[in-house]
Amino acid sequence: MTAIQALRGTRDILPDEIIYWQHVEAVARRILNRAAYREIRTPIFEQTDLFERGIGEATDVVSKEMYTFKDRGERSLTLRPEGTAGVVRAFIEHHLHAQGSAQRLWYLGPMFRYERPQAGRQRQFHQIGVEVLGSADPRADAEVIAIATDLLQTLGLKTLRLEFNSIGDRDDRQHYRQALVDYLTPFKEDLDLDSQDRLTRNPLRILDSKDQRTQDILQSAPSMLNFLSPASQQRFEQVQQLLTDLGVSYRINPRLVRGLDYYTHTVFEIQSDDLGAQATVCAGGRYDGLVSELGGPETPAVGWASGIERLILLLQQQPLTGSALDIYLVSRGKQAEAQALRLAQTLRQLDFSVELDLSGSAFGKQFKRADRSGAVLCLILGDAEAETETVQLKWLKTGTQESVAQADLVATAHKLRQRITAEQAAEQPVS
RNA sequence: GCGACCGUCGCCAAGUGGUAAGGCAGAAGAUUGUGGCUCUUCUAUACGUGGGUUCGAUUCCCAUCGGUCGCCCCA
Repeated sequence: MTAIQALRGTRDILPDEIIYWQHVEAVARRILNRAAYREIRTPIFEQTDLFERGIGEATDVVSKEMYTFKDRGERSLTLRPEGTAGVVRAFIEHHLHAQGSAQRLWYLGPMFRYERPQAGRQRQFHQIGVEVLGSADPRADAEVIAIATDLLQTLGLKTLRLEFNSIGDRDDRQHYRQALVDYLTPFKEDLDLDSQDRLTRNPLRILDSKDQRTQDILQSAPSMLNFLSPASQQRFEQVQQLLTDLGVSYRINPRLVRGLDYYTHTVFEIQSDDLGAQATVCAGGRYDGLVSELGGPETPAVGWASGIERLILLLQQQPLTGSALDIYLVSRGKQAEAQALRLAQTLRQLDFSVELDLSGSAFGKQFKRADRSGAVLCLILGDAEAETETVQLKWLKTGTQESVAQADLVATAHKLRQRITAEQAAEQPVS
């Protein structure tokens, strides 16, 4: 019988790795909360229609990467491939626009895309994202980007690049698209095959083709930046100015386009050189047309999403110290073992982290495990201690040992706390 | 979806067409209530799975599943 294994492109996150997840989540919560963003949780599956309309039917994500299936009521459902569409749907459905000016929201959760897995890319992956709904102010664009860089910096990630561009409004893009097609059509035979296909389907995406010959041809192609209307141009400059004021460094990349149809004006990506082909760690932009496209009121919006697996891939290049166990409790003998269980529970209620050895094996073996557990203090309960209701405190760092009445230990818990904290600080200078 | 490489114990890893080294981790003991060192012993009827070739395959071939890298695309 062959054991069942996790499906392709999915994986288990085991206890040894979870510390990175908890760290990312804790840092994200802190940063988003202090910027007055509020968490929203939306369903993992939605009507297929939502994504087709929201993301764009011609995009790769929708046309070939969605997990779409029929439920028992013959409804077409899709596991969400990204977070924005669901958030916007909820925003409209619950009339959040009526709650005041801009809604600042964030989310965190699994997304699903049917793709060939490779490093930094899975079929079930996790994103953390923010959306500001209801503000057209360029400061919203700048704020959202600054929060992203703040998050990444606080996580300790270095050598990241912020690429930034404006793709204008719909009219700007329409004009530019035409100009680009006009320019490229004579060269059609010389473009790589994918780009030839994109010439009719999605010409803007030719801009970030990795084919050298295509890139050569693009050298003298018209630039998006020359097709921005005066208003779009002004807005682009304002956001740049604000980013500079905030001390956020960026690089303008006129070739930066995004794969989802809903973007307007500001688009950006934050990339790392340490991730191989999947370099983008955070990406987003403005999407002024999406809310109305999905049946809501005309609502300007801006946001981004970041791939948690990719963040963690980068974080793991620098080790993170684990949360230390306070106490390892060893015991031997019927009465002692029963007391030990109770003592462990009491100490936990006093907020110590306590691991109880359940093996019942020789003390020597139990000490060995105590040592490896990373605990700073070992409590020992044997027949002698059980008889007198005392407990031996053995400080694993120094080997010093003392006997204390169990009742006293509990009564003076704050002193114990102080001493444990001091020991832990001494052995772990880095946090 | 396309191309390439890879798949031997929980982890790392050697190896050969003739029947599976080693290291780490784990368990037991040296040490009947005191750890981090040391020593001893144990831990793969089996080399992702299924077929085929062969007297015989973990080693060759095919398929399949999975991983990695690149393309596509994206977080």
